[in-house]
Amino acid sequence: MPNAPSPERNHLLDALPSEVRQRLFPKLERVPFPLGKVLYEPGDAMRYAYFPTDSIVSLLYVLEDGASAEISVVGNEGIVGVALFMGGASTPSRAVVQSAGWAYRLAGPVLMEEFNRHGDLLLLLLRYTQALLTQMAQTAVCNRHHSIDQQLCRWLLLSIDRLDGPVLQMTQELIANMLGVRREGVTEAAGKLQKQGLIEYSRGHITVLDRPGLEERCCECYAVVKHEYDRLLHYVPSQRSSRASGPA
Amino acid sequence: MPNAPSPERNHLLDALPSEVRQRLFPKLERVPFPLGKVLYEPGDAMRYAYFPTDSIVSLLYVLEDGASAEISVVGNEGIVGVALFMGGASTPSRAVVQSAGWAYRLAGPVLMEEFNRHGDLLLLLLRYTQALLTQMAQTAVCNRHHSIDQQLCRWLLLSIDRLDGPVLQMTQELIANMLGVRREGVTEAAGKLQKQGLIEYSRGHITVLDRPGLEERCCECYAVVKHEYDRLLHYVPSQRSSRASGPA
DNA sequence: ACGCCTGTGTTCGCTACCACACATAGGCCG
DNA sequence: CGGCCTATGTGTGGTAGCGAACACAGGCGT
Repeated sequence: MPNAPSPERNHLLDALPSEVRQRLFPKLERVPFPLGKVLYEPGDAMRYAYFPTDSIVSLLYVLEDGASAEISVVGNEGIVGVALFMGGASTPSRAVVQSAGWAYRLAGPVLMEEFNRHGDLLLLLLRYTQALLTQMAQTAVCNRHHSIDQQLCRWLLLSIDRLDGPVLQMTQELIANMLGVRREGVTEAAGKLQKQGLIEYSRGHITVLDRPGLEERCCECYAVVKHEYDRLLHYVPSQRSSRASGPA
Repeated sequence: MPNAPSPERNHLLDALPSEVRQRLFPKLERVPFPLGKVLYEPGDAMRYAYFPTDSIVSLLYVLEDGASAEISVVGNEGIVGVALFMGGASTPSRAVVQSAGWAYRLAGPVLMEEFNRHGDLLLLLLRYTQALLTQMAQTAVCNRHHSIDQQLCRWLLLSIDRLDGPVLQMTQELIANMLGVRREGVTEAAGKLQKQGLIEYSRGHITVLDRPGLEERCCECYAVVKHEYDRLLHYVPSQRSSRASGPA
């Protein structure tokens, strides 16, 4: 990501013209996101939208029998709660904090008020939602055709893209839940990657040592998603105060 | 679907207030959708949006190695080309006619003109897009966890929901492409269903004989998607006070 | 220091699905 | 009517991932 890492920033908010940002800023609350926190359950009417800064949120679908799969992942590039402005107010999936950190919280009605001005925020959020669509689509294809090894690479890359450093606090068990596979499968895949010196892990901490190496071992799905995010939301880092140039 | 079957109707268009519909109607072109027609390729800038009436369109993702998987399916309940108004103009997937028929075509700029009025069309299309999101998410989960048998049931149900009758013109080979599995797998699954009297098929024609039976054998994914479509786009058949109903 | 819980490594048999190969059968067209 | 193409049926072996069981090891609390 060509953006300067900063634990207090969210790219969507950053991409707004300063006029809009200044209108929203007083309404934003900075809230902690502890690991495992559930932001909403299937069918819950959303009351807030969340803009993660240094945290990661998984949109997770849990089947009747308890099996689960990650539908998409949201970090400092996005917003949790698109159903608010898409008009549905809820979704059949669950949003859960996958990597602890912080986020900005915005009350639903406040978001809608700005959204209903039909200005830059609307355009930005719709483009973001299209990127989210792409991520979901690619997840579906990846689930169908690619090995656990490849999916693990994709997952690691998507995750560290949304963090400041190459370190994840994450057990293999949790990764297995996200990928919708067995923990043992993740152990095996992760073992291979470690043996090859691409990553290093121990008891809930994973460090990516060789990012290009991961990309090589990965299926095309990661690159497709990344390109689409870049295309739709090309991060112009903090061009604040210079008005509506850029993606708006 | 509580809507009267009609080969000339599209539910999205029907759901618009007559004022909007009358504005759009002169701009709509009725176009044929022959089986296999490609509406757009990955990365193509979309020039038209399409509202299928009695046809079905698959959003298909084709991997580098040629393997494919259906991401979602659009029939008379929806629109092909959401990227037009979402702001991306293109997607990484391909849209291909899966069941021959007809559709209404609307030039992109005309759609955008109405969309930019920020009225009923915008609200409707966003809600539809959220339903599409749900379908994609569910496809991802289904691909991860459910058997070919179950997925075939889901696929058949989603397809006949979008047609007037219980008959599909569709070979097992094509279904395999949609589901992203081998043709032989579909043969076996379809054979089971036929033995149980749920469907009947021969050389490219499939007839659903026992819809409730299919729903029973199906995974939960179908019901989740259907409920979400109903919730978001509850088809109030031409509620607009007996005006000129339908887009025609 | 001890025990305990959590996270990871490893094994076994099993099933669903795959890859490939080939057999049959319906229907269209000459 | 005969040939051919397309659609479907079947079989054989291989593999990825599953389910369950269990062994080990690091770190934490008391």
